[in-house]
Amino acid sequence: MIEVPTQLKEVFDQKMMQFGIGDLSRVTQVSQSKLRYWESKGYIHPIQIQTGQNRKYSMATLSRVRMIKYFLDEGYTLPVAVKKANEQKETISVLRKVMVERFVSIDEIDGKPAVNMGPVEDQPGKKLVAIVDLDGVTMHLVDDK
Amino acid sequence: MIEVPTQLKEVFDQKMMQFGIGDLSRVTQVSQSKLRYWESKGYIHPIQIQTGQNRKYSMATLSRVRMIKYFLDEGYTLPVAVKKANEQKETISVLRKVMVERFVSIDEIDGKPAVNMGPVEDQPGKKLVAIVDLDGVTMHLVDDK
DNA sequence: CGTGTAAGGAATTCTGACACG
DNA sequence: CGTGTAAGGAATTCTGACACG
Repeated sequence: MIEVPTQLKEVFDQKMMQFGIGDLSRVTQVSQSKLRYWESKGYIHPIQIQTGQNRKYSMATLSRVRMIKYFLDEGYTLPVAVKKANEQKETISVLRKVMVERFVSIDEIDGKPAVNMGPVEDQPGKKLVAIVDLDGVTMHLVDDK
Repeated sequence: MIEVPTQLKEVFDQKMMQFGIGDLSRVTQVSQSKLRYWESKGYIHPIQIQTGQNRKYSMATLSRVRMIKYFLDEGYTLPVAVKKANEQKETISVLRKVMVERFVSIDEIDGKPAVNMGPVEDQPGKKLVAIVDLDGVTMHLVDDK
């Protein structure tokens, strides 16, 4: 049984991660001039860094840029694409919370890695595990030893 | 009901994300000269980029650097810290698989956001949902309408 | 409005050498 | 071994202006 260590969860919950405009542009396929223009309109916000001059962005902004681009590609105007991106904000924070709070430990079941996701309501004495094998991931209720 | 779109899953499964040595150093609190030395020893590997000269790193390398630093801080020598980091590699890919494969959609239950995680073995007609509220995340087996 | 480009300066990263222990 | 620093050049990003539609 392996506790899921804090630094591992940070792999997914990259609150402190930051990167420059070149990386953001390359990863999202949105040009630097677009990103600077969107910023001038208040649609995206770089992190403020005291030491340097260059813009730094967070993972939250990365996903925001991805979503704005997605809606732009769907044919929406920039202001509408931004509005639609705003509506998806909560979705991300919900997924993140489930992941960070419920991935308790990694066990081994039948020789396969399994994520212990803890108890399920109205299922006393049981715990939920996600077993990973080559066919994919299956969920099981097992006795909580 | 909101399908969890592919671009949202990419928020967590950042296969294509990349960033420079300054960002990696700032985020992990590992100096640039350490990172370059570790690379010269083959302990970490930048992504090869055709266009530029500057190093770019992946999220996988970020978590690797975090883990090496963690074991270094615990008092291990560099080669041992690297070996211990290697052993944790699988843990990350397991967590990632569970997340990407089992976060099916976002529903609303009792006015609260809930992640639909799909069926559980030996629980026909039911599905697993993770309900998020201010107190945290609880798992429930509910009828699959 | 929304985006691209050329221009010159500023911030960042590069390598190879050298220092220290 | 494992890391830091000074040095000069290379790659990256900055801003404000201008172009186009």
